[in-house]
Amino acid sequence: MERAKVTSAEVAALAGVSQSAVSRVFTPGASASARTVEKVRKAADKLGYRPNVLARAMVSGRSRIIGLVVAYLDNQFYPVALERLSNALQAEGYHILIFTAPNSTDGVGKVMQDLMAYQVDGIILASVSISSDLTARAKAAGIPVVLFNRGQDDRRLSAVTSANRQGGRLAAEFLLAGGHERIAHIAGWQGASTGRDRQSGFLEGLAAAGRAPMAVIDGMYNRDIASACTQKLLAGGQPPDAIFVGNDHMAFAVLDRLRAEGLIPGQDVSVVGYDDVPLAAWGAYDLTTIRQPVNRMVDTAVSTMLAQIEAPETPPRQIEIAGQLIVRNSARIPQGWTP
Amino acid sequence: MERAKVTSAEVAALAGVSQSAVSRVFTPGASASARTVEKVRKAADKLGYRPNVLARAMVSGRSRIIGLVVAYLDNQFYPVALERLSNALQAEGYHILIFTAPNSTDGVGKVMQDLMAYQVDGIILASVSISSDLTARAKAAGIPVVLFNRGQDDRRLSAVTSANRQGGRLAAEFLLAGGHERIAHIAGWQGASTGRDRQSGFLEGLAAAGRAPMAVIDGMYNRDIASACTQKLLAGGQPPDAIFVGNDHMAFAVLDRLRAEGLIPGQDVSVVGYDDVPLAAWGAYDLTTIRQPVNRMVDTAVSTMLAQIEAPETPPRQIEIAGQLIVRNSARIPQGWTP
DNA sequence: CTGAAAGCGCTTACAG
DNA sequence: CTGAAAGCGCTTACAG
Repeated sequence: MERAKVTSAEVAALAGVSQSAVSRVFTPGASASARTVEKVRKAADKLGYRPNVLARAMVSGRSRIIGLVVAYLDNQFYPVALERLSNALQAEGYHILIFTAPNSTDGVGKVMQDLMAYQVDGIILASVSISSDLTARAKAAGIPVVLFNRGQDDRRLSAVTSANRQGGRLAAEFLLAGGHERIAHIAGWQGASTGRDRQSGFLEGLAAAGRAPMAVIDGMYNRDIASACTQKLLAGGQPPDAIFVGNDHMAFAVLDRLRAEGLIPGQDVSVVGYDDVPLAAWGAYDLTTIRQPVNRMVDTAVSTMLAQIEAPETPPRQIEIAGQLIVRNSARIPQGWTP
Repeated sequence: MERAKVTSAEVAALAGVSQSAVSRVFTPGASASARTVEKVRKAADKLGYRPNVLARAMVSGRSRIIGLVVAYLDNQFYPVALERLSNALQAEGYHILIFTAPNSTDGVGKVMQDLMAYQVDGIILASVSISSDLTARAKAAGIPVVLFNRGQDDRRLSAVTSANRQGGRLAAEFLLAGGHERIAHIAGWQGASTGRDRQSGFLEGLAAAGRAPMAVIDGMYNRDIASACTQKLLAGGQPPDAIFVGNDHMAFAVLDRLRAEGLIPGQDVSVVGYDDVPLAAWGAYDLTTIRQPVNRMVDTAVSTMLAQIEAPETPPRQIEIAGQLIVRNSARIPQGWTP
């Protein structure tokens, strides 16, 4: 027989032990005799008892809840990361309380307040930046914060990104090797470190070969803007023969626009994206792109978070994980190219 | 000055009032004089105080947490729903604790246990079914459960779906009007009500015109399987001239496969999907599909959930929301077609 | 309107 | 190993 909201006291009564004994049986590492454990487990099973996580959190100071702030769920990179994140955290006995945030500083501030009110053990900010004011506040409350896919100068914060600068360079080198003459860049949002780093790496890569881009435009990580940018690039007398796009999400819009204009990607115009979301491998896009190793990024974010929860004095870490060029058919493949 | 984990007692001390007074100021509807409110607010702001949601939950019996179980985050329908769900719930002062679940009954059972341990106020199951055993348990614990995008015979459960049967019919009628002769169906997973209902509606639609499908195969809501099914259909001596696919997620794989075989969708073979995820409108796919009104489905799920939380005796509701055919170019458009 | 006190369901020293 | 008791931070009758 199961009843609503069974408490440890009820289990204790049924098992004929004290309430503390019940608690100990459900507390890993606490001492209880085999006999007690058996009696308690039996009674608990019978009543369908499970310790109240909230009550436990009150006294232990650990809620086993991680707050996740996420902004761009329409970019496939984030659902994929979210799924892995949730699984990894669940495996460690944590769960994710989710907050969808407007990317304004204000919005994030409000959300952080909420997060703290829920006594989360840690906060992961995916594709969201944070003011140093908020950083200080989280620090004061003793709540570790990890930035995911966003870097930050502030060394008090942990951050996990891929090597965006190097990735931008890889893109430049690949397009250069392909013999492209007029290379444009539809950049990721310049308000985000990823957008800036990919762009500067790309420009460095071109500069190293004594070259310059024919155009650089901020695509704001927005499909419509990216599409309009493409349109504009094509409208000029001298259209580009290659476009490096700040992320895959925009690159798909660029490919759609090129085709709508009668151009064949990889033949008339080369396109290289960034992320390697699952969609990039699908036949309709077949996008050459720089892969962000999302699984390793997630695992690193989780272990960084856990380390700081378990040992609060653990210093914050800024970790960069190398990316990789994935060659498909949206961009001309240089003769005899070997990765 | 802000300090870690400020409590109502500290605010009370600073404001020169009792702890209860502080609590009342933060409890909507509780009585406090303007003078008290002012003193308390001032002290609270100074200390950066926010009531501890967990402590509040302990005594009030409301955690303001909704558990969400979700399984297929790679199908764009779900991230889109999740985002809307989170926003809608946030607006009502609730937050989502997320659980990614294997779709096995076992997995869901484990997850439900966890969910209850967190004292969630309600559970939303997205694309996940549930045994009547678990239903009973949630009922006993007084936790409302709402099925999202999955129906169930069990009338003790609330469920929100689109009119899948009718949608299947719409697809049949459209393909029939297009004059297709050999119509195949790569069905949604037959273990799910959506898959079954879409299929039976589709078959009904054909039967109403005295027609039968050339083939019906279970695509399991899986891209690889859908792709293989397509392959198999084409291999026969008489390939289909139209395929109705159980959801968009599989339909994209079908389109990719058709093109890989040199066939032009909408010309050589018509393809109709189900869902109308954002991707369906993108140039590369341009998929004719049955739209599930995800926003209305989410809003309905939320209001159903809230109604049951606020008035536990509210009877469960099974709600079906009408879908709509969205005509694009992946399927031949009948002469003089008007929706 | 306001304060003192009980109690939500637990964990964790503290004695034994 | 085990039980009685304190206490986590709140809300909510209960008096005044």
